Amino acid sequence: MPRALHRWDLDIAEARTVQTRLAARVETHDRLGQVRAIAGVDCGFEDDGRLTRAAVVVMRWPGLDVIESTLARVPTTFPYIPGYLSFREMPAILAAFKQLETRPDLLLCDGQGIAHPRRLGIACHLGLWLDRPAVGVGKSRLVGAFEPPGEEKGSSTPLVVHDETIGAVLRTRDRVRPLFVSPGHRIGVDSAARWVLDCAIRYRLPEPVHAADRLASSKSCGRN
DNA sequence: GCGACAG
DNA sequence: ATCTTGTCGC
Repeated sequence: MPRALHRWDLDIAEARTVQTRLAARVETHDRLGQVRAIAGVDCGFEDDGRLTRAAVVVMRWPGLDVIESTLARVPTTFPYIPGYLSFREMPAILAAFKQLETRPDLLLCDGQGIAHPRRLGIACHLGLWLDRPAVGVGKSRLVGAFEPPGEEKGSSTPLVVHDETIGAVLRTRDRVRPLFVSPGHRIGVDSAARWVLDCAIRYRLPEPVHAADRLASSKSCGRN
């Protein structure tokens, strides 16, 4: 990646420019190898948001048993602004990945992929940075129009923007609010939704993300 | 100018 | 995201 894109102390205008430049590099078609390790990524906060906690939990596929997990606590340097989430959470997430020994074959990130105003949600940003296939798993909508999917687990409807399908609104549990799945990098909409559904066993969120979610939000429980 | 708005 | 108990439903 270009040197200019390796900084995180940017203002909104600069961040916007970075997003537009990086969005051109996002691959929206399947380009995955054999998937043996899936990483779930999520962040939590402490001290009223002044500290960001990023968690990565890697699970084996198939089986979804935990292989490894890391947790990083980093000072927060960017405010939460819809559309600029990656600039707030990526520093901590990258710190968590540096502690990781495993090389995940697929990343499931809490947040959007290309279902973003400039097609660069956090899953795209992370997927590009680590050069890994990545999927955005959002718990709510940022952009796009959709029709509510059926009430049963597995049903989904397309998430559309300007006549183009950018993701899927997927029900991962019967009668529970659907997830907003979109490609992050090196994967298409259908495969992205497929992987999320295949990893959704016990909760609304796919196992790897659920585990990362719990690790990132648990206060003073466990050493790191 | 008025809403919408990932975590 | 986070502050927080009980409570309704499968």
